[in-house]
Amino acid sequence: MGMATAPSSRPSFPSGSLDLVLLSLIARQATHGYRLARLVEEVSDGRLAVEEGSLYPSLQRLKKRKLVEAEWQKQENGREVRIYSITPAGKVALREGVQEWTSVTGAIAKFLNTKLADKIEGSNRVRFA
Amino acid sequence: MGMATAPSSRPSFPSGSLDLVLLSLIARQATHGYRLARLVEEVSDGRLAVEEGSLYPSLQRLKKRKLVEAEWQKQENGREVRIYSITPAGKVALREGVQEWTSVTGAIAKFLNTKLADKIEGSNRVRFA
DNA sequence: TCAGCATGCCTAGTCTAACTATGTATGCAT
DNA sequence: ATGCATACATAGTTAGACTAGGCATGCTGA
Repeated sequence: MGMATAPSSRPSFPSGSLDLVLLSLIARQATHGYRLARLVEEVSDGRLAVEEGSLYPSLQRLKKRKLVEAEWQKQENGREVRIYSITPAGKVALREGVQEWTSVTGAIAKFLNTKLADKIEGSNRVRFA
Repeated sequence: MGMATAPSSRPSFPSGSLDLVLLSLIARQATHGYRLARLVEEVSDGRLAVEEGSLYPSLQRLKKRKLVEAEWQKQENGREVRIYSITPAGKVALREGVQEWTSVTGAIAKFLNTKLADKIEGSNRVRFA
């Protein structure tokens, strides 16, 4: 992310958020990896993209933690795909994960919000609105 | 961060956000590293904490990128501390960094928000409100 | 007095997550 | 049949947040 580092094309996921995003998509609908990648781009209006080298390892982590189950299924086109579905433990983890993510990013936003009281006067105490 | 991983005491910074948070604090008031660490805890009401092993490397990165300047100064207590202040380039990077961070976390929030339309019906198209 | 603690800075090494690059295979359209 | 989108996977790189130390100083209380 490194702040105006951006020589790379598109912004990436802050560390830790990818598992959560994928889990949330799977929670809405069981689906396969490749489609998850395209959903990420669609839903984010192209603001986010998952590389396959991030996608599949992430799905493996979720599976290893038993937050999702994977099952080979034959599609209508006759193609074999790996369908991921959320487990009960996954639903719990998702709820908790969203909670924590929201809390942390909320706290961070507090630092970054310059909306008001940007200027601080002579006091040696930094003030926040 | 890894979602309910949390055996460690307190939540940490999503990768990439620390530089931005520190830069935003320095932008409000030039100050030294140790105090930045305590400000982080104060301002976040204890929800965030920076370890010193993250803090000083982060400040070095900011310095290397010329987003901050460092200067040894003697405090009233007679103690020598390293005061960091933001540069013009730092202000630009801060603005852009906040912009990007907001965009990315906003996009992610779109995935995590289950506020409404959590249930998706039979369609093979995932819907988002 | 001097022991301990908070202050203050720093680095070496570990861990992990997101990445790049690559390899494989199949269905479909031209 | 040639290429392209689909679909899955792994090996290796990179980078950032961490753990675990080391060092030095000022103040406070027993």
